[in-house]
Amino acid sequence: MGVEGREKQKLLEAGAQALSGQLGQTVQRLRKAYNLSLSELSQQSGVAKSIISQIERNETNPTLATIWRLAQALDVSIERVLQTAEDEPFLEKTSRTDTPILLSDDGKCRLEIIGWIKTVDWLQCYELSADAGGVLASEAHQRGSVECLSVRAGVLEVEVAGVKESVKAGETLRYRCDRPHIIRNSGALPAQANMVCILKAAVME
Amino acid sequence: MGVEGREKQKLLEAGAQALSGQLGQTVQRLRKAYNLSLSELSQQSGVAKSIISQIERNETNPTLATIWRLAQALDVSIERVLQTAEDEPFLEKTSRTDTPILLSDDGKCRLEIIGWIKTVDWLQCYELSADAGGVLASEAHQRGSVECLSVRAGVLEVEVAGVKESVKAGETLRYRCDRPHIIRNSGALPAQANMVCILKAAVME
DNA sequence: CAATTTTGTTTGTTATAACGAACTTGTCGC
DNA sequence: GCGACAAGTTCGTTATAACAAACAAAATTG
Repeated sequence: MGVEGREKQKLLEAGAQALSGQLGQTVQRLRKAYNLSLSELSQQSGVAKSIISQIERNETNPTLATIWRLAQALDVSIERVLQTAEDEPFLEKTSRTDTPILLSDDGKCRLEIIGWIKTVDWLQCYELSADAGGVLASEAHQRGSVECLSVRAGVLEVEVAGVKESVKAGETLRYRCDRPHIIRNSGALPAQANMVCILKAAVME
Repeated sequence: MGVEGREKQKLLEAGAQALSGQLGQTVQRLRKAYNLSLSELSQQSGVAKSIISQIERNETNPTLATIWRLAQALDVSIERVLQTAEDEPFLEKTSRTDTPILLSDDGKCRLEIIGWIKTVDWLQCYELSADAGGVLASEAHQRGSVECLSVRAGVLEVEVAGVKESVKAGETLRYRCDRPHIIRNSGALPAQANMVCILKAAVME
């Protein structure tokens, strides 16, 4: 291994070290958010508290099983426990003019994005308005994603993988949206619905 | 540790085992997709080929650094290399009569529970209708929880920890709901809103 | 304030992850 | 078929992850 190889080795070590540092911070933040002591988290996860302490201080390179156990005990997916962190404001208001709008290709369906930017990677919320004849076709979302459509007015038809279902006002339909899916207003009247897209595979747990 | 504890231990072990099995399959699939031998991937990742072989056969519980190195060499994010396999498609419909309704103490606010029972521990969705003068007072939810209120009609006032904010139609307010909070319709007209309560402390990330 | 309890860190031991070398199996060319 | 080489697996050794217990510091209680 020459100079280049040693350089690469250092990068590999530094990258892994940074990731395990991030993991430690996340574990500690979540633990404190749940108001758990090391002992309590240890009991819930089956990981020794001395190891949790080491992880939080980035003094160890944990195994996959250990990470998984902690993620389970902290009620987050393993992807989430490995992700980066941020803080949030106390009250956050989005005005009408700041609310992003999406239109379907045929211009007959309107989506107001009411979901929170902070959770957009795993939770997306919309208000859907569909004129008669409107069609909203979507590509597959993340693997394992599930969409919830609660109709408030009119009738909407949902088609996923060739399976169709009609949803009337007052009804809610849930379906896998990790493949192409289509929402149609094939009724004579406009339709209104709330749509929540839960993107994470963790939802299947 | 009693029977229950041993049961949990088995689940923890099985869960971690399943995940490392999945990892092994993904590593092998990607390696072959790139037409790499174990030796070549070993050189690129700095992980011994015998270890890569073990991982692919799910015969070891790899450390985070090892997983990270492999993910780097295979040009995928660590989340991707840990992703779970696909499950069966489904459509699940909840009718109007099956949609649970909650009323506020004063009887002037009505909550339809449109959220999915499966995610109720960390994600709750409601349709809120509030008559003029209606008050919906709630106790604190889980630490770190955030509520999103998107008003569709009328005006609602939200009070959290003494801080008040008015939300008009077309606006969305987000606030910490891990302390007592009150939603009031102090206007002259009925109000309508969609309410999403994200219970997980993970939202803090 | 002192005593007790809780919380996080340190320490010594055990189990195992990761390593490199040797071995086995599979493939290819002659 | 044989020899050479590539690819994957096994094996013995080393380093370290994970454990439980002991310890120190911080927090709580009366």
